[in-house]
Amino acid sequence: MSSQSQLASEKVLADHRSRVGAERRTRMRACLVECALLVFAEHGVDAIIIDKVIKTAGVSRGTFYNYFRTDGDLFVAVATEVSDEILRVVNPVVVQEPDPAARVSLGIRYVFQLVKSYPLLAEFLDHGGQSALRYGKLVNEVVPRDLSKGMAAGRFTVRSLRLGLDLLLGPVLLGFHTILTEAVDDDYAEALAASILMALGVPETEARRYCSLPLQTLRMPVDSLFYRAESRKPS
Amino acid sequence: MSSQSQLASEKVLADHRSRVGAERRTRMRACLVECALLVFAEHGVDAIIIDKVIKTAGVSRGTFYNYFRTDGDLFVAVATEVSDEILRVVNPVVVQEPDPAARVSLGIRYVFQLVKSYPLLAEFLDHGGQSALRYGKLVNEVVPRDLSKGMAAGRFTVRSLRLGLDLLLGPVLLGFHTILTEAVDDDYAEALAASILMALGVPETEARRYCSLPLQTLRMPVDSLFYRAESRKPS
Amino acid sequence: MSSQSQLASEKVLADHRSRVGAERRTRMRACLVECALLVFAEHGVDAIIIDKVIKTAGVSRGTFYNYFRTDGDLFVAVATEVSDEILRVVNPVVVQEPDPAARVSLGIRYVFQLVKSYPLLAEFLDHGGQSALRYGKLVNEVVPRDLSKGMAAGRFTVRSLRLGLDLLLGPVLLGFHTILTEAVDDDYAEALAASILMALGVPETEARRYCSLPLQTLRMPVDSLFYRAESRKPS
Amino acid sequence: MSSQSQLASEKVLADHRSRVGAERRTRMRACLVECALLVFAEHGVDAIIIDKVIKTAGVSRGTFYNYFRTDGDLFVAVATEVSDEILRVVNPVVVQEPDPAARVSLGIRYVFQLVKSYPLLAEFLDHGGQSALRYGKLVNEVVPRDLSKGMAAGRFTVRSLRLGLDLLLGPVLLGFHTILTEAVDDDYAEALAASILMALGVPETEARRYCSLPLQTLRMPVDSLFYRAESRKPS
DNA sequence: CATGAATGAGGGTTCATTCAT
DNA sequence: CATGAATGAACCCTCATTCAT
Repeated sequence: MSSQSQLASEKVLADHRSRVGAERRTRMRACLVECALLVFAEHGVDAIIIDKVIKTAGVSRGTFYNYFRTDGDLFVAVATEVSDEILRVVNPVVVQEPDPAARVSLGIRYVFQLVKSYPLLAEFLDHGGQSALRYGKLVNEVVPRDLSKGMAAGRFTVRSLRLGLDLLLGPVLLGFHTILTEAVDDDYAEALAASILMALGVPETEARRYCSLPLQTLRMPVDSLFYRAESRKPS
Repeated sequence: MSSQSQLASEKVLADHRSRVGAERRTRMRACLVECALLVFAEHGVDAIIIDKVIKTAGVSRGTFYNYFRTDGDLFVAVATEVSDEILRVVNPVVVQEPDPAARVSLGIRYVFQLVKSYPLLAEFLDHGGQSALRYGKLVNEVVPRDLSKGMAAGRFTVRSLRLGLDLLLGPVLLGFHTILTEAVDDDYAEALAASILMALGVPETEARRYCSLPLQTLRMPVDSLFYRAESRKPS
Repeated sequence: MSSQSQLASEKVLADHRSRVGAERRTRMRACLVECALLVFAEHGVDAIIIDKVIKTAGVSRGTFYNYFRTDGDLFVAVATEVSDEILRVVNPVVVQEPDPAARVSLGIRYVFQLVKSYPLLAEFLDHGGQSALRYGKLVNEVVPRDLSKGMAAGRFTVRSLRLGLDLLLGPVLLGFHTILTEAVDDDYAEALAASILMALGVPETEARRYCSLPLQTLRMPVDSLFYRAESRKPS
Repeated sequence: MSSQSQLASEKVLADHRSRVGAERRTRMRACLVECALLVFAEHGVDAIIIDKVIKTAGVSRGTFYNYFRTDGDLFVAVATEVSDEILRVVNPVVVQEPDPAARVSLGIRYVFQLVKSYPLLAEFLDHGGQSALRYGKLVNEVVPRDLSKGMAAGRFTVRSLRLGLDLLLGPVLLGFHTILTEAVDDDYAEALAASILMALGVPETEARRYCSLPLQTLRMPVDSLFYRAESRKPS
């Protein structure tokens, strides 16, 4: 082999290595997030408990700290991904609706549908409380944008965005806990969504109409965080 | 001294002693609750941290365990007293109002008034989240009762009590965080209360009317938990 | 009343008082010992746990320390009284036997009879281990005397008193544990006693003969520690 | 370095690392056991007291819990190793003797020889009482087996294994205490062993003959627990 | 990069004993 | 004498984080 082609092949090799490395990094990180979700869903708010995460993932302590600086970072990562996964499924069907009021209604109802269908999601949101939804675009971008649009369009009479968010997220968060811990009617989520629209200023009849529109059945993609995590569960 | 009068005096002594003892016990317990409130307001949900409480109170570890079996017990005690203190001040003015919708509105607005006036209360409620209000009669008796009455009277169109509670408490809890951490208009609480009424089914104009009624300025009694705790703050 | 007779009557009164006082002291002390036995029988070696004793007795901490300087003192008191109670019942029937070998045999067998009949005694001895029998005359006077006599009389070929004690007490202590925790034949105690005699140098046939002599059924007097304690048990 | 040889060297490295790691782990564990033995020998039954152990070992609390789940686990580990060390030295010389009576006799006498030579062992057994010998094969396998054989061979007339164990272990345990705390003749152990044989049913002359056979002088190997622990003593 | 032993601050709880009233 | 609140030393256990290999 000539010296030149040797150099070239080294470059290729290096490229290949770094690409493989990057992939491995990504996979490892994903694995840790999945395991954290699992642990977090099972144990409480104050859990995460790195020990359990790394045991579930089958990696060493040191490895963990190669991917996350602190346990808080891990929590943020999980919460963000959870939020993004929800968005990934819910957003496509919601954005087709031009009316902000309809969007809000559908968004709430679809999220509740998911929570009912995916136990892991339910447990995470219930245990995590407020902070479980604080990260990611869902709460920080999408919902505020829809609220703003609705306010601009005069569909919502609520005066400030902040107030609108509190009126929307407050009941939703408590609602997660409610449907997980108490026996409620099947139409709980529907009624909750309607009431939230009313709080925002939508007339009752209209609010109830929006909220009785039929829903599709959404499914998380099989490569989603929830499936991946589920498949790691103690067989 | 005759044997008889001696016996008598012994009885008196015993009485006096037990009374003084009971008083001291009560004071000590109150002291611990105050310090716990302080600690809890400053540090987070998962705080309480017996160590800090006893250091603040200037008593020994053992003393703490003479009054509370576990740190959880202490938290419940604090949360309950906080709830009761709020009730003690707010209830008298609210109950004069026969209309459940008015009551709910006033209740919310007065609680926000207190939260704005008493920083300690604000911090406690903010840090404590849901659990900060889970104990005591306020959330477990008074609010449910008013909601039920309103539903029975047809003032609220909400279908279930549980839903009503979620619609009311959810925004209120987030609202506490909002007024503590963001600059909001003075009428935030007023608007929040109105929106909650709307969520419950009260027509907007009516809701806004209720919520613009003038409020008295409530003051915690000077012997209240909050004053006592405040006076213990690091000088 | 003349000054003189007044003095006299004061003396009488004082006498009376001090007598009553002494009685009360004795009763209180007895009460504490009973409760300690109860607590000790139920919980382990390292129990006693003054807290439980005073709660059982229904007296205050301070009172306890008026009767015993430390918890160790209390234990010694209990152990001593237990030993004395055993002696009080067993000794009268044993001393009628002039032969030291017979005495030792009967002593062991009667003690086992008591242990089987009085659960409290059994539990105390089992939990207390060695120290439960270290105090009182039984082990410190009576048994050594019988052993010495037997050695002097040539009935026992064992060379030293200490050795004889170890040979006797060792198996007896383990035997208590055995009969309390394992299913053993009814003749366990009998066989144990015979073997101990053999260890001391009594020929096997003779040893077995002694140990198959019929026993009376001993009963603790109704005013005994065990009855008194039993009657304090959580009804 | 070629990729291949790199992989190879990684493997070697990993191997080396895991071997070194395992060795270190073993040493640390041994260190903790040694220190526990020290602490336990000095203080009482209820000692162990993690605090003192880790201070003696010069390691952190956390380290302790990396090796033992609770303090009870540590005690079991110490007791087991002590038992095994005794067995390691005594068994080889005892098993050469086919006669169960001779084995029992030699076993007892050699153990006492060790107890006299190794103060740490003596203190451990004295303080630990029954539980000090409850673990490990010595009491749970070897001694029962020899007793059973002797019973089967008609050398022992004792009726049950349990009884035999009580007759053997009882005096031995008290004997440890005796030789540590009292001035006894040099032949105490010899006489004790003979008496135990007699208790088991061996005729006196025979028993004494066995027990006067000359003994070798056993030595713990220098890498034994006792040497290692001794060398850690407060210089 | 991976590993996992070691760390140690952080928290929790118990219980014998003292002492002012 | 009785009382019982207060004390504080003595223990126990967890878990996030570091670092040598």
